[in-house]
Amino acid sequence: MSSDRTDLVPAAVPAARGAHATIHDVARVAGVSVASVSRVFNGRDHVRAAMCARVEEAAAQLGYVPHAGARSLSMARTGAIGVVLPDLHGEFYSELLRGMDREASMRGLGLLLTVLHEGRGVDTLAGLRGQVDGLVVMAPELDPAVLARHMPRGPAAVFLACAPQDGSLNLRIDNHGGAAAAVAHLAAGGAKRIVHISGPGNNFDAQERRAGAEAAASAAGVALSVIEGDFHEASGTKVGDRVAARTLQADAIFAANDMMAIGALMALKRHGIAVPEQVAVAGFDDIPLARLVNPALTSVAIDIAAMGARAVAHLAEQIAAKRERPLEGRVTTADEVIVPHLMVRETTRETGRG
Amino acid sequence: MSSDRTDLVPAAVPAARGAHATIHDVARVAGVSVASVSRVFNGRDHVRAAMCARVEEAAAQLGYVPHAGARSLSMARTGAIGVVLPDLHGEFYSELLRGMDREASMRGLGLLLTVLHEGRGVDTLAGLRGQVDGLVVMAPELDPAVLARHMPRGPAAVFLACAPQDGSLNLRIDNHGGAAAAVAHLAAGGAKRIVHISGPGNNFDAQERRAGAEAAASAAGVALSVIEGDFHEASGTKVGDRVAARTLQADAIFAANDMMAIGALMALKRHGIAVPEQVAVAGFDDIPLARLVNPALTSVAIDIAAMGARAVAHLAEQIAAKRERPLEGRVTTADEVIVPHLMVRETTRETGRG
DNA sequence: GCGGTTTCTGTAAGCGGTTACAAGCCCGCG
DNA sequence: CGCGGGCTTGTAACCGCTTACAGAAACCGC
Repeated sequence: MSSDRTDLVPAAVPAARGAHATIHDVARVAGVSVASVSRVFNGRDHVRAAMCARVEEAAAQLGYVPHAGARSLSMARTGAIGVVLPDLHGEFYSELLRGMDREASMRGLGLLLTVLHEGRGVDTLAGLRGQVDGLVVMAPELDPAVLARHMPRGPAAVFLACAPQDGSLNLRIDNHGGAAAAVAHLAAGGAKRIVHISGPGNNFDAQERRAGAEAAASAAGVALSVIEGDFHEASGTKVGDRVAARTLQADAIFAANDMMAIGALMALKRHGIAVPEQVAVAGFDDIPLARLVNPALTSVAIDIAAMGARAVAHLAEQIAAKRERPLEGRVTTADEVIVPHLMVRETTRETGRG
Repeated sequence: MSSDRTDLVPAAVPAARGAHATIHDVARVAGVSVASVSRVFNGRDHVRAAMCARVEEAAAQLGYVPHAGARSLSMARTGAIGVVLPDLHGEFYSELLRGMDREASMRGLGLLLTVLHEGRGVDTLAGLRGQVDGLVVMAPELDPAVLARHMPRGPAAVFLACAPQDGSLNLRIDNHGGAAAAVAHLAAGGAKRIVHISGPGNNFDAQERRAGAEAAASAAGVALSVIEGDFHEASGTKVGDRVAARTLQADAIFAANDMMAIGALMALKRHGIAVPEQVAVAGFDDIPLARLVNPALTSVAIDIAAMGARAVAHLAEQIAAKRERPLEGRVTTADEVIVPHLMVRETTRETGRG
């Protein structure tokens, strides 16, 4: 439109306070085309210094900042990755997010958080299309088939600690091995009757941990009874109470996560049961809190933050690969297994009944 | 383009695996215009049932899901809010995010996380324009002027627990009152020489808490010395060590947050100092961990999750208001103050030196 | 059966950018 | 001085969706 050249005086129309200047405003004020403004801002192509300066001045004057949404639409790249988590309870997710953020911000990516509350939310997954470049999904309680059905087609995806998805990269925790190590350790310390507080039955990690615990117990020839918990402190408390009341015979408790272990630990202490002398306790995850409780909790340690970082790193690489050769479908890389290690602390030290 | 009507047979072009169908594909397959498809999907306007069915069938067949980015561009509404946090360390932010998510997901909003690492990141704030409808900003260590300069103009904003910004809604914690209550409580318990482990000097909350502590100490006529910490456990440990070594005379420690208090507590215990008999300890925030350490930590409790939820709620309302009357600039509502309450636990109980 | 409504539906102009393509400029060289 | 070619720059066509507007169709009573 060279029609309204009435404004040799730029007439800067920075729009009423509140609205933002667009690339067109900048172009008009600088007296150049929008393409040039775009070029200046994307720093590529050959732009003459003089124009560069003019544009930058105009932009500064108008307080122009590119509109991320518009840019992502035309570039087919949002610069954000979606993080899908089952819940936000406890330190585990705090650590996980911290690791993800570390990696993402290093790569200039944003994190769009989506929480799957109690089954709700799966259907919002598909709606992420066009809002993120990729997805890190952690949904240990979701049926893999249901999950697959709801995944948006476009974005790349990495699955974290849940039932493996075909054709995608899965980052798994060696739950079986970790749990087995913990139970073997308890048995070596003299435990004869171990109670395992498992996670919810529909939780993938919980299933694997339980299986690992059972395998190790039978290998060591010790008794193992399982009580299903929900990963929250309260279910640990309940078991601790029962053990203290002798309603449940046990000289060791292995919980499928730390919060339940801590619940049990606190309950035992409240009832005057000596830990680890009378009952040993071990957990899983090694959240920062584990070493702060008293006595400090033995736990199967996974570097949660590192795991989050890896997931993001893998995803970022997958996104980049896809960008280079968009033809091929999802890049199927070998799954990666995170190997935990047993962190022995006071709740299992010197059980002294061997 | 009615040029390529070669396809009376729909010829469905769902695009190669990986790419997503667009609204045009659906329109073509259903034999209607894109406007109609859009109407069907947005459920408004008058659409005849027959067409509705045709469109839905076509969409299902193609696995069509609207492109969130494109939609947000044309509607000038992203459905996401940006959450700007100083760091992701510890349980505080985990709780905060949990509360924010609760409120946001209830309102159908996504959370785009942005962390301001060590000063870096402020400049990315403006880039959020067009990616979010509003911002919840928590930046207690940032100069308010710097912050104001970097805020994107478009989105609404709520400031959380940081130096108040003019013309925006600020959600503040009564740091002064909370700290004063803690110190008064320590004094009432018999403390004569209190050490306050403050937060970083450039942190707004830290400054207020320190001032509150000092005011209460002088009101109660007890000595208060301040040692600057960094909100991490280690700075508490250091102070605990010094107190235990009598390098620092104190019969009570008040830390500006719980992690430092816990650090001090652990250090004291390690050195065999009886808490609270020899030295009482109190913290601030009342993170979930506070009641789990041994002895359980007295703390100035703020309902962190609720605070996050309120911030999001306020922001959502502001966004809605803005949408109704876009003319007026930022809606300036009265600031809201969150009043903490003292949660007395074992680390200050029965000091017995009154 | 017809004008006047009312109810659908399609066309096309955005939203705010990017970018292929072509036109314009400037330069040196023959 | 004219011309070819390399830099710059502008034009306009997208990206995928919404929506104002106008045209088409259906419905009404007479």
